[in-house]
Amino acid sequence: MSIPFPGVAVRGSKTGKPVMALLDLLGRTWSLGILWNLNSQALTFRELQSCCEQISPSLLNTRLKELRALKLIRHQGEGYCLTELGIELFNIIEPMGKWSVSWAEVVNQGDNGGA
Amino acid sequence: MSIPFPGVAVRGSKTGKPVMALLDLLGRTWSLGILWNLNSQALTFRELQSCCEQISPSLLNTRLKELRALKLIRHQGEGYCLTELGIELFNIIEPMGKWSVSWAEVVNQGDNGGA
DNA sequence: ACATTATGCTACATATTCTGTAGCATAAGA
DNA sequence: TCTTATGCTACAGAATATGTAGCATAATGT
Repeated sequence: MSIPFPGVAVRGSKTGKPVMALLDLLGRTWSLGILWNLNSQALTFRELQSCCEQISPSLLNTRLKELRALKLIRHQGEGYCLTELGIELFNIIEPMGKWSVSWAEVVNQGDNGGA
Repeated sequence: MSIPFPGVAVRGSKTGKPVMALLDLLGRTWSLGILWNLNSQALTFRELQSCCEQISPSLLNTRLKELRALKLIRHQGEGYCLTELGIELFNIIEPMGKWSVSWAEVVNQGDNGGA
């Protein structure tokens, strides 16, 4: 699949609206997980592999290429880390951490969803 | 794939941490797009199909089942709409709309990514 | 009553994407 | 030189998504 550059047609939208490129990117397996794990710490390729259980090296590399092309992460001496843009995006999704806890309470209240 | 209930092991995490269930859910094709399109308006099944170009009815139905089980959307007379939890989650991701515009500028600055 | 239209949804073959494992090339340390 | 680590490629098999057809139900019209 091609990299969802903002400004071009992506899965779900032919308009080129930037937010659609972003939703396409974040909707790909592991994109969000990689951003989440790179918060506040640089990780090597192999450390990322262990953080994201089950991700295959080929797919990890594909995602890393996409995220690098879209300037959300970069590769330095210590490993992969968020760029300034990546930090901004992380700050947007960061509240999900807290929110998901109250969400879990409601979801597991009505029917016991396995927890 | 099973529904990522918070509290149980999901793709990427065996800990049951709610945020990991959320990242798994949102990382599935079209989840974010459906939530985004349901903002501020109820849509019927077929309207959602046209909003999300290319989504197949079988996959749309799968995603709708997941989102309903996780109490983010519900089905009423007028069609599908966000629940209170769904609105809360939308409010978290809503800033992506504005942010993605400045992101697009930076990305298309360095190299002209097709725009 | 009967056709027409719309809605929510299922079925299923094909196409695309992801996983899992093996392994290579390079660099640093012992 | 031998070991260890890193970033990454290759590729077969498994899982997931697309695209098209079509069904059952309900509302609307005549």
